[in-house]
Amino acid sequence: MRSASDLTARARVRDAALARFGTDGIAGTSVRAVAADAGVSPALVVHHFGSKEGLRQACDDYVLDSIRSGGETSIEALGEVLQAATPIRRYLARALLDDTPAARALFAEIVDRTEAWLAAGEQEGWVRASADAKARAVTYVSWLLAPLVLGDQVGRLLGGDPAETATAVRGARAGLEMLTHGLFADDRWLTAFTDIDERTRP
Amino acid sequence: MRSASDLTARARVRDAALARFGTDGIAGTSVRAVAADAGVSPALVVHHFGSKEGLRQACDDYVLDSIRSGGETSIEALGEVLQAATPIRRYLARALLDDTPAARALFAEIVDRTEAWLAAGEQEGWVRASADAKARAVTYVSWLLAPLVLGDQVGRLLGGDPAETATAVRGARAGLEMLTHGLFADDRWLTAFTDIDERTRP
DNA sequence: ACAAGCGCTGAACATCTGTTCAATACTCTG
DNA sequence: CAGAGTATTGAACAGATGTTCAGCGCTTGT
Repeated sequence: MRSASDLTARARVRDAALARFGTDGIAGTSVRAVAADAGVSPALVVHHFGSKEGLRQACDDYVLDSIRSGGETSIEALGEVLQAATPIRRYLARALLDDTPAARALFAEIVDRTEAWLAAGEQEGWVRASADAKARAVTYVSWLLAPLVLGDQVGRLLGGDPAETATAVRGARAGLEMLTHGLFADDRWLTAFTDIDERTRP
Repeated sequence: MRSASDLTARARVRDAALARFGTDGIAGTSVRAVAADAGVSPALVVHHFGSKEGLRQACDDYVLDSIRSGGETSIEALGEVLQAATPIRRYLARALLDDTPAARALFAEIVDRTEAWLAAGEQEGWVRASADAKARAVTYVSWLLAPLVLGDQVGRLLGGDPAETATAVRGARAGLEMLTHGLFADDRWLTAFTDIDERTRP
């Protein structure tokens, strides 16, 4: 872990903004608060990032880079990376809700990667066939992101800091259990919904 | 559907606040904007709700009532109810992120109901056994809520308004497919995570 | 009919917001 | 060492924000 005082003022401001934006939301965070957290004047924030909007974009870019630089990590590992980097996770959740361009791009990108990953697994035989591959990929990604977005709620009920590895793993394991053996032992819900689906989407 | 002009000013303000809070976030919404949407003066908002915080609490209460009054609906139906009531859904997502007391209570309540529901299903034989019932319930609920919270993103990629029934059903069906037949055809991921879990939680 | 009370408003308030600007300290390059 | 350029600041401004308050019109119980 790098110590805060080692960073340039610019980086300190960006980190402070990331944390504040994630905790209080973007609209709920004032430039002055970010500046105070970083130990600089409000004017410096504007000097470096042009405006509050510019600061938000810098956060977007930083988060995108942080996640993309994970690069070759598997989708599952990506979950762990996010879990470890709590401020980034919080910020990402806000950005996803605020429908930031970066968040939009990121979500689409993850879905694409996932769809390809699942398709490969399907050919290799360790992923089951699906009636609607796209919908499955989207749903799977939203499930993957859910504990991150709802981290506070999930963590509280699982009795631990959601950033703590143990808690995260516990949730992930429960999820994998459902994804491997299934949750429901028979088709009652699935057939019901398949009927509805075919009726509303002919 | 009730028409807006039939409602009392108080109700109109509450509805406007619900919509605005959900779309722009609570911090990002001004009392003046809510008042304008409701066609009243800012002073009236304060007159009825005391303060902006009071208005937010009124929204919390309203959402809680709306969902609870669903009462005997199954958990799955609850998803549809939420999907139909878009403003409430959006507001709920924000509240969940902002960690509102009401949202906190609601999440815990849904998890409790779900855990009981799954336990019953387990005894009746249509739900599989789990190694960690609590974690499974929490994860399942977070999955159920995920498309609601990430509705914008999911909806865009599934090519339709996420509030539209067809889109929602399509996602739900894909989810049920995974929950019934499973996603993974073998144990490779599950055993890997079970190992990690046992190592980090001895 | 009349007072009481409620719904509702416009104008005003102090405060906080994002942003600007001139000026100072600092750090390199020549 | 001189000077250019960058980092940084305090003070200031215009606008937005949450909230207050005296007063208006309207219903309603007596």
